[in-house]
Amino acid sequence: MPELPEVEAARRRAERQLVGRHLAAVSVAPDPIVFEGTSPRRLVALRGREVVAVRRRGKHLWMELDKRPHLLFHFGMAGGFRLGRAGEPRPRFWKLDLTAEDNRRLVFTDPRRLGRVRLRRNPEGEAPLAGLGFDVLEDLPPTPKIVEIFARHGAPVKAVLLDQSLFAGVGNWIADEVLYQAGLDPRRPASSLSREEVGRLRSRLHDIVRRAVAVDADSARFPRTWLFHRRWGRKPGAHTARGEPITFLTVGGRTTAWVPSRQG
DNA sequence: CTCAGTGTTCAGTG
DNA sequence: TCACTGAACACTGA
Repeated sequence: MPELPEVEAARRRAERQLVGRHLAAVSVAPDPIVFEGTSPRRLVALRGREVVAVRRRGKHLWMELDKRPHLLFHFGMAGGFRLGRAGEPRPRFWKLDLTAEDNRRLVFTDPRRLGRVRLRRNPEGEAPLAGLGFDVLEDLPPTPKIVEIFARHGAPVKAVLLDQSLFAGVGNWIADEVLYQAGLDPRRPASSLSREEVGRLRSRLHDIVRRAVAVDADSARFPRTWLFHRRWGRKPGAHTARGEPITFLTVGGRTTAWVPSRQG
């Protein structure tokens, strides 16, 4: 479940679970893909560190420890944190198992292994965080700046929204939701949008991300009018809550839910 | 058995 | 070199 709101929800849960506590136990599943550029030995050596903060930028999240390096996570398509207590059975697909001194526990799981766990001395100054654009929750720029960005790109506006070096944190469902609510065709070249259209897009993006974060990414609490509830599964005959038919196509290499009657 | 999939990266194209 | 596209990655579940 990892677009910005889901990662932010995970950040908050991790913060409550671990900040201000020392890591009493660290277990590492053997996995040369998910653990990129590090080793079980270096990870196990995090035992004894205090978790000082849990931070996020775009879809990346990291635990700031009392001593470097810090511990960086990316959830890929299916990664996430499971919270629990020491002694409980390990969840399926576990990769990294952290237990605090007071027995609170956080386990990183990733069934598809597209997620990554890395160690970084200066997370924000190095790859992959250094290559990210502005965080769309914390640092969404004003409309003129976005107009300027779009002017440089002839790719479909949806593909540009998904570009993490520009709009860090936007994922497939957020991009579709924004374009649906702003009434814009996802295939339109970004550079073809008028200033007014960009203003609409910006305002919808701001609102959607804030609302999703406000309910801890619990989709059952997303507004009923959101396309989100209707976009999954590519079902023929799908329609919005207002009865508008949904069409599915591929834009920017991703499944795209599009409502022609509103996004012509 | 086949295929799609809330993400990222890299090779290939023009 | 740049902008862009599409396949690959790895695995589950429908």
